[in-house]
Amino acid sequence: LIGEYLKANVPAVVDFNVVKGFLNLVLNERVWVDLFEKIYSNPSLGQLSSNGQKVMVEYSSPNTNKPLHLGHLRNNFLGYSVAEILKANGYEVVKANLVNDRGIHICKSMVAYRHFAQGETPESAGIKGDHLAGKYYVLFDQEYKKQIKALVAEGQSEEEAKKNAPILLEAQEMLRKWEAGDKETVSLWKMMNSWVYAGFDATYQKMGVDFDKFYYESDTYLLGKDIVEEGLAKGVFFKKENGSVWVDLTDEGLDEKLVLRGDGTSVYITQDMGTADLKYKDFGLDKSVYVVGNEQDYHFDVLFKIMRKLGRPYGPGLYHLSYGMVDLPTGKMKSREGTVVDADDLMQEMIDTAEQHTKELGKIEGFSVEQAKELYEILGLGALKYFLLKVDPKKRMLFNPQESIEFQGYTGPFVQYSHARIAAILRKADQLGVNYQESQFSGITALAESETALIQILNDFERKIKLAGEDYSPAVMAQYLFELAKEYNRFYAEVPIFHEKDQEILKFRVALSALTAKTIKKGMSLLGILVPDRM
RNA sequence: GGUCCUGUAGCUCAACUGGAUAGAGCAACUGCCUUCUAAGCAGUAGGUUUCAGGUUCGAGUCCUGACAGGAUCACCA
Repeated sequence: LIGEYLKANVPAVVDFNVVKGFLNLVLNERVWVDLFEKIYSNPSLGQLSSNGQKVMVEYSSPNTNKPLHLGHLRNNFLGYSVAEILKANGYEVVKANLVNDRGIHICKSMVAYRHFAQGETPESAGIKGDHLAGKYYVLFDQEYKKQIKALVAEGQSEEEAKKNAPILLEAQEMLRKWEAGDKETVSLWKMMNSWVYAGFDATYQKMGVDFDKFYYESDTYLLGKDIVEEGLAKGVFFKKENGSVWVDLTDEGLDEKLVLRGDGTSVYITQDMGTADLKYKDFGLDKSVYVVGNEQDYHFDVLFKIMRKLGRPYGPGLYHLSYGMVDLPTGKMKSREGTVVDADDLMQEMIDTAEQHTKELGKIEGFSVEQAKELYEILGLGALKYFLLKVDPKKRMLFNPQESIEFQGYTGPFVQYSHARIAAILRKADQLGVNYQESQFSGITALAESETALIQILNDFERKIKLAGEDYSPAVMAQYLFELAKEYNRFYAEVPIFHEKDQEILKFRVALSALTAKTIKKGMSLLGILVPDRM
């Protein structure tokens, strides 16, 4: 309403913020109540109308030789949340996962398994399949290092030894066999991958993320060679004497970049070109968002420039959502050095901490065992997701395992708590038969400052959804929800609800609470976070 | 060495894309549970926005340089 008033009455371009303070003085309660009723009666709160565009959000992209870690948590939560935010902005969204299920790193796990496992399975070992594969990946590395040491002792240089270690040669041989379709190798590969997928499924379920479409590199790694031919024909690529094919991006400020090896085999970017075409063929996308860490900025810069040079219709819609790494106080996570924070472990730790907090606060009476368990998951994962999403995705962030993730202040549980409080109020309203849904609030003549402030923030919800969508930033939504919850808590502390004698005002305050709860619930769902009715 | 990203309170992060007195949370300190959930609320203290210049009526934000941290620059993925 304020915006419309300004458009109609203020001729020049005026900064909204400058005018807002002035309006606060001038606007009477009538306007605030009207504004509230307008939002309150909107049945599609938080869902903008369709814009007719289709977008793919690709995230997760795990390697099938080891379990998911903290970095994957940020990636998955980000990707899932961005997908939800784009849906709310009126896009049709396809959530995709490009699984890296082939290559030398998987062969390493397979070789080590063959040497050391003695037929061990996830069932017999009692560990998840992805952790089992990870175990043998680590064993490979230990054995590899041992062999290098031995070779160096025999007089080889370190560099030679790294190339000649028998177990590495074995892994390379296994990759050749896999590519040739060797039966025994392929069947071992299938068996181990099936274990890993079972493990991933469990982790994804715990994380609360899902996918509409899986792509597997074992299916796509040969794609893209036809595009190389096309690029040569179009003069976008050129061939060197040894037969290797390159693209010249010096006019775009980049270098020359290889797109096909001299022996005619693919490199990383060859298959990414092919996969880009495949996605478009499958879905006819207007936009494609790649949620990938910023270490691959250069790669995607090159990829997108190539596809645009080739005149792909989807070229302008390609976007790399480049997020920063999660660092530990000791530096970067390295799987081989055992400094990785495991996704399953961390989630369980958060759930346990939630349980501990809840019990300390004595807030567990009246819960069944199942309900309590569900609550701990909602709170633990809510804290974790909020922690990872409240920071600007582009920035790298610090995670200190020594300091536990907070449950107080600017956190997920803070927002969840506000929702639970309101849910209690709504239960009481129902109990007392307060009919707040159908009320017209025309009788309201006085509003507390915290009430007008709350209405202002509620009015901002859709604007924030748009902003979060334009910036691909769940952090915008996380911040908004914190401010909303904070403002509600102030209202809650300062203004009585059921002790109010005027029935119209009482109903209005319940309705204001109900709208706040609805907004929190919807907003948190855009972050992939659930909200409890009691906590 | 080239390119890119980052540098804001003791710590972790904001600042609506160039606007008015740079805001939150944590940590510290002071109040508030005999009224709807204290995982909360109100308050105190904490800043030369890494440094030096420049553009502008106005700069944390834009430009140049320095310093510090990170990423990347494979016929790896």
